[in-house]
Amino acid sequence: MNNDCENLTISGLAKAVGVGVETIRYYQRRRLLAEPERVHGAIRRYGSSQLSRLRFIRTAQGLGFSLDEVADLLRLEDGTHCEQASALAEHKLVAVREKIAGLQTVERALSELVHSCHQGGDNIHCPLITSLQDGLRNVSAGK
Amino acid sequence: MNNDCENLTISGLAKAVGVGVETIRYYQRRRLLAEPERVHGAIRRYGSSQLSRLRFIRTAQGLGFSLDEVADLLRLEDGTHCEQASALAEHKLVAVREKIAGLQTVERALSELVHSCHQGGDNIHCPLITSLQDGLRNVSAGK
DNA sequence: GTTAAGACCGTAGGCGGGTACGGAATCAAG
DNA sequence: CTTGATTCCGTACCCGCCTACGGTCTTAAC
Repeated sequence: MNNDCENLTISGLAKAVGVGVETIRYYQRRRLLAEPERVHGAIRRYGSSQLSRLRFIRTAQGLGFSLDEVADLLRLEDGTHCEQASALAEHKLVAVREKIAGLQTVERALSELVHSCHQGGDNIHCPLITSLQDGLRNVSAGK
Repeated sequence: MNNDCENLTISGLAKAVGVGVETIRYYQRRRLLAEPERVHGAIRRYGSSQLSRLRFIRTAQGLGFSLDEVADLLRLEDGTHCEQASALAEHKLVAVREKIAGLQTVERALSELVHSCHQGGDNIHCPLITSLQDGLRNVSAGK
């Protein structure tokens, strides 16, 4: 097996970026990644451009972009559309901040509940259970 | 249609808690909610105990518990197992805090990127796109 | 030349939490 | 007694992101 980064097999590429082979094939099916020509014979070889594209995908995912959004970003890959790219990032930033704010509300509610359980006192009526039964303001299920 | 809260139809119950009818049926299938006896005829009626149980489920979900975890909590519904209940909540609190920390890392990275895009300067090579290509430390995709 | 690992490919399954469909039964109102 | 709204029930499907399976082809090593 050749590990020259200009001539990787699919599993070499997978290892280089830390993803599964099936994941790469999945990205190809979603057209995030091109399927390279088969050079001589029937096995595809991947070069550094595929490598950096795959890294691009993974980094963007790590920043919270969905694969559809990653596809949008990839269309701006030449770096000449900074406006559009940063607009996408700003939207994502807003979404991330909203998610954080929601989780912080949950965090406060949960830590108060845990705290009141540890207050002891009424151990026949667990305050946590009671609160769940009565419903907490600010906290109800929602996507 | 009867809206007496001791004698609700499924859609009355759904409206009272703000969920869909199908959601209630789904919870019944998952055994989070009992299917009440059919009183006279073939249509089930729901009382205040079902109502509070449903609220319990939704509040717990809002606190980040999965439906399996909600099932665990429901087993402690009599309030006499405060230790176990608060242990579940503590685990969830840890998980929520970890999620917040992860999102804060993302938030920082994203806001730096947006900021550097707005710095102007090199508008031929968008800093955001460049960073995605080169990969950010601390940020890679992962569940 | 043989063999075993790996690539290729299409399709199916799995998670979590629902949502939708469709036919039959039942109920409330007029 | 008819009509139209609900209910009941089983089953199938949705989302995003993979992961697995199974059969065939290619390739590298011996």
